[in-house]
Amino acid sequence: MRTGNEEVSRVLETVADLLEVLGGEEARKAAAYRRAARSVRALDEDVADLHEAGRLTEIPGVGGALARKIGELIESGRLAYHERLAAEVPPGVLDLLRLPGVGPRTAGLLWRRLGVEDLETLEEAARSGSLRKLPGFGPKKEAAVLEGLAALRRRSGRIPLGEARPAALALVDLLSAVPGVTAVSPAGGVRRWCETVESIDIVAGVEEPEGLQGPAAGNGPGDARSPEGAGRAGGPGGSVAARVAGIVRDLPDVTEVLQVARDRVRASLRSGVEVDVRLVPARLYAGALRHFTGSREHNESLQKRAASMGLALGPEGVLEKGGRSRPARSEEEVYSELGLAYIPPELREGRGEVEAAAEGRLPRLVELSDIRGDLHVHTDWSDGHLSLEGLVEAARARGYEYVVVSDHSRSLAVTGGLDEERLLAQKDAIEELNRRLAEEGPAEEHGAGPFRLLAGVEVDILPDGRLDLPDGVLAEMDVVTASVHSALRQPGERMTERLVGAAKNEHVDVIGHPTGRLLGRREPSALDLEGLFEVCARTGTLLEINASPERLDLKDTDARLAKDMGCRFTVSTDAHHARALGDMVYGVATARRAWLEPGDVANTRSLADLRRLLR
DNA sequence: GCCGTTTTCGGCCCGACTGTTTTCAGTCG
Repeated sequence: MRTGNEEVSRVLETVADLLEVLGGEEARKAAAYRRAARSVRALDEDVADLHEAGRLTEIPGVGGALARKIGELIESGRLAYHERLAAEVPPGVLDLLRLPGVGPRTAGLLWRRLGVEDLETLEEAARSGSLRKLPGFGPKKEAAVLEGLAALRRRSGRIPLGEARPAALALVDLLSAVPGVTAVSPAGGVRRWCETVESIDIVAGVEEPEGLQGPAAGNGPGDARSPEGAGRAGGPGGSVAARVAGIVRDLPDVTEVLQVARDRVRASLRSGVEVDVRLVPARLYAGALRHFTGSREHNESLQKRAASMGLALGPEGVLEKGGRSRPARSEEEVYSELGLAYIPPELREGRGEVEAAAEGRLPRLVELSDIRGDLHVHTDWSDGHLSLEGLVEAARARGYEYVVVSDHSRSLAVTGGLDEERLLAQKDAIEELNRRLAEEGPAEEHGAGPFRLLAGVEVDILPDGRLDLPDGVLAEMDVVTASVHSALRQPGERMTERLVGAAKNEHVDVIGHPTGRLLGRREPSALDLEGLFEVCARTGTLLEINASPERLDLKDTDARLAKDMGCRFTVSTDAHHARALGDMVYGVATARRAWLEPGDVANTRSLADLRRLLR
């Protein structure tokens, strides 16, 4: 497995953190490492390919020294410089950075002055009152630290889908190449596209060697509450598990690969997340996949329904009462035998989907192929890495009909946000590019007309509630998204006023990432969401489902509530480079978890229909 | 450690907010 861009980027970022925690002269270098880390993350090419071609120094912010270090990392998977720095700092000190308001400087100070080595010792220091004796600390910071620790504990043991899913897919790839493995899939939270998961679950079907086949029923299959009962690799007894253990013994390849794969996945993840690979005999695969995918609530609903029909439901499939039964050949079959329409994994949460399936009123969920354009993308006019031309190319490659350029506005200075003048200049550039595209003729993918770049903006909602650009300019734009990027911790009332004020502005089409949360890193702003939804439903202002796996904002349950209140949505990536356009899958999955249909999502529309909606 | 010249060192995306200060450091976006 090659060292990927993400991993290189993460090591460089960690080096930067360590340098700043250690302080002193070397800390100056940190900014250089961070810049390089960002560049590598934004690369569309594989950093390993660049290394092979000797082109690493073409990456902005990478000179000779960093090129050598990145090369070392790619070739050996390790970086001696990183290991040397890490050895100087207790490992728990870097965990302190996960607290809002604690940066590397503060972490270094806590460690050197108070001997704080990890989150636990920090909590002790906060509770004993020794924290506020530190320069720059007072009662408020102490309270913020304790609150941050509490928030961290609430989400401990869970990792964001954006980390879990790639790890799960890598594991699936490894396993599917093993002889004897007939089918393999993620299950559990990853398959349901939960925003965070506490374990990575994989189900793999394994060929049964001669002589081991036997009836599946009557063996006391595990129930939904204790999935371990059904043949978790290397797990405890039970006859299904025992049979699996027998198979595994005959297939040393599998156990070996499993061990390697599991270690690798664990190592690639920050926290000690569980990785459970369930090996099942091939003919039990479909039933097991169903069993290990649904939430406990979903599985319990199914079991209740089975019981009410005089049936039982186990990991193999639907069983006739007291009798044996053949294992399910597909998930569809299980649902059908229970008199239910097929329930897609994203809905298997125990939120009314079983009842809906029974009554034939499951939604026709929006799909990735319904999406005709991305309404929130950044370019190199602000902090994105794509040129306008590059954006067109990347969006066309995804089969889109249109894409909205929505760069930041002036107040977000660090992003090079656009003022009125530059925004209008960008609009001219977009129109010029559209003229050229029109001459080229219709985009082949759809034939409905030439690909169109739309002129938009992500205008900042300022701390006082005003928008960062005058109405006159906003009126000129095709699509205006209004978002909060500063003062995210204002009291709920003020935050709500800011967002409601923006939603009421006639030029604002979309409220971007409404709660401002960052999964695993930043809590959502205090906000009266229902109040906001009410206004959006009335004014027709769209709510964004930000597809970046760091955000997923709105989240599934909030979006479902908003839909029930009459709101409509956009699903957009907020991409800052070409690869991030691919995050759309996360946004669509979140929309599906919110029970959204194509009609609920503005960017499933043709350009003409979209324009009509926005008017 | 990078970069871009002022070619061999000195600056380093920028402004606001926060909690702490009594003039500012650190964090954040």
